[in-house]
Amino acid sequence: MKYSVVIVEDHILLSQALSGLVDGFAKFKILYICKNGKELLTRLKDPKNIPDIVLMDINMPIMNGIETTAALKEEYPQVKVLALSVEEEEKTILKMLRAGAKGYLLKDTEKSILENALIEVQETGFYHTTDVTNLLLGSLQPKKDNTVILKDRELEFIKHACTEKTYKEIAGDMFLSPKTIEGYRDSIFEKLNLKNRTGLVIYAIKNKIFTP
Amino acid sequence: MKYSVVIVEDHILLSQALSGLVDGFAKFKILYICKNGKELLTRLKDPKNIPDIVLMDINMPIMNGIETTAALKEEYPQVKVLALSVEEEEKTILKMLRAGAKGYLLKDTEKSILENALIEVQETGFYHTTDVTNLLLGSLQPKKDNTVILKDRELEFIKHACTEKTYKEIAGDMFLSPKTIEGYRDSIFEKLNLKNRTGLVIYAIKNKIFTP
DNA sequence: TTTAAAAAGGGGCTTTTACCCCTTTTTAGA
DNA sequence: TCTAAAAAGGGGTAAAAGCCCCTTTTTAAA
Repeated sequence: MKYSVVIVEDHILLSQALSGLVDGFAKFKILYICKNGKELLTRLKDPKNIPDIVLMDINMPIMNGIETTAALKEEYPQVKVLALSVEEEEKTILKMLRAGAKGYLLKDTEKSILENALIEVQETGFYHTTDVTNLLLGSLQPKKDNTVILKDRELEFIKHACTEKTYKEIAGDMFLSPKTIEGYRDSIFEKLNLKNRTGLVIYAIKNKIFTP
Repeated sequence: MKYSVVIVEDHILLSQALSGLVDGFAKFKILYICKNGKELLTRLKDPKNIPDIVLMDINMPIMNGIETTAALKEEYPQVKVLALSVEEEEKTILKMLRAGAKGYLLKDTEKSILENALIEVQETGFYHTTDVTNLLLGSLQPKKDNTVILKDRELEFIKHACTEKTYKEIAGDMFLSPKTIEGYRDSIFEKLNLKNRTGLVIYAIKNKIFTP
């Protein structure tokens, strides 16, 4: 009996190609393919559709890999998630692992490593490359706490600040007094150690609050 | 006799998966796989390594798809290039086609479309989805000329403007008078139709003058 | 129900930006 | 070599941004 695998990946060509790859592995077979997290959750409502492993991409429209993995952990904890992404950013990887992924593979790996990862995840419950292991160890270190919490209203303001609008105009758009907006700005500058609006725009883009 | 295909793609997993896919097609076989354009050019020096078609990714380190396609067109014009990318931006697609690609496929397509594209490219010399065809037609239209030419010194200034520095500080760094810097700013705002520095920062990032 | 703190709004001030219009110097083309 | 451009520099001004310190209102928690 082969273990069943579901692929969740928005690029159809890649998912179909991967599907062929996995079907070629001795111990695994593809159950079906989804284009995003929402589709997966819908499919899983039928118990016949619950696989052993989900091969999950992170960057997807509609419902991304992190949200989907978290939802999966809630409702179907027995399903093992193996993350598969081009994303090498530490934060993203940690988010995915915290959401409950059992392993993290970069798309830039050999197929034999994929097969190995699937076997490990199925049989021992987890798989990590040395890269990711080192990252995990690093994340346990003292670590300067730069997890600044920005409130919803502040995030909304930041998006407006990434346009050519003046603060007065932003105030109008957000139905707030210009002075309130200036208050947001000042406290954000303080929290994030910024000097001016240019710095804020760069911060917003780096942290994906705003996408140009 | 099957037609030979070479895959040039930096993500090994995708290239291996694609390889399996193409080998499954009746009329095609994979000759070998390369991780970037440079590797391909090295390999091609041996005449046995010259394929009928190259499946080329655009975003690659070391030597990207556009450069590689241009080089290929120079030295091996008989080799047909089929571009394969996630990039949907009009400019990029046009650049690739101008470099000599015979077709452009988004990674978000069915494998049957890939097979079809390979057949078309091999037998008729080109293949384009309706999307790309429309784009081509659009690019022939009157077209508002937005190819603004920015001088080297201006580009340098823009990079500085994407920091928290004041114009006075930028002037210091560029060994120019603050008034000259303001002159740069004013003429750039004029040319690019911008209202303020925030707009300039967004423009710079969108156009890859500055990468955050 | 009291209380503390967060959110919203404001006054007054300095610096920086942005936008005029103008001169001198440098560069390159006819 | 002349000449017409860019490039570089400048003065003045109004608006916007940034930075204090302060009050009122709302929210949540004890």
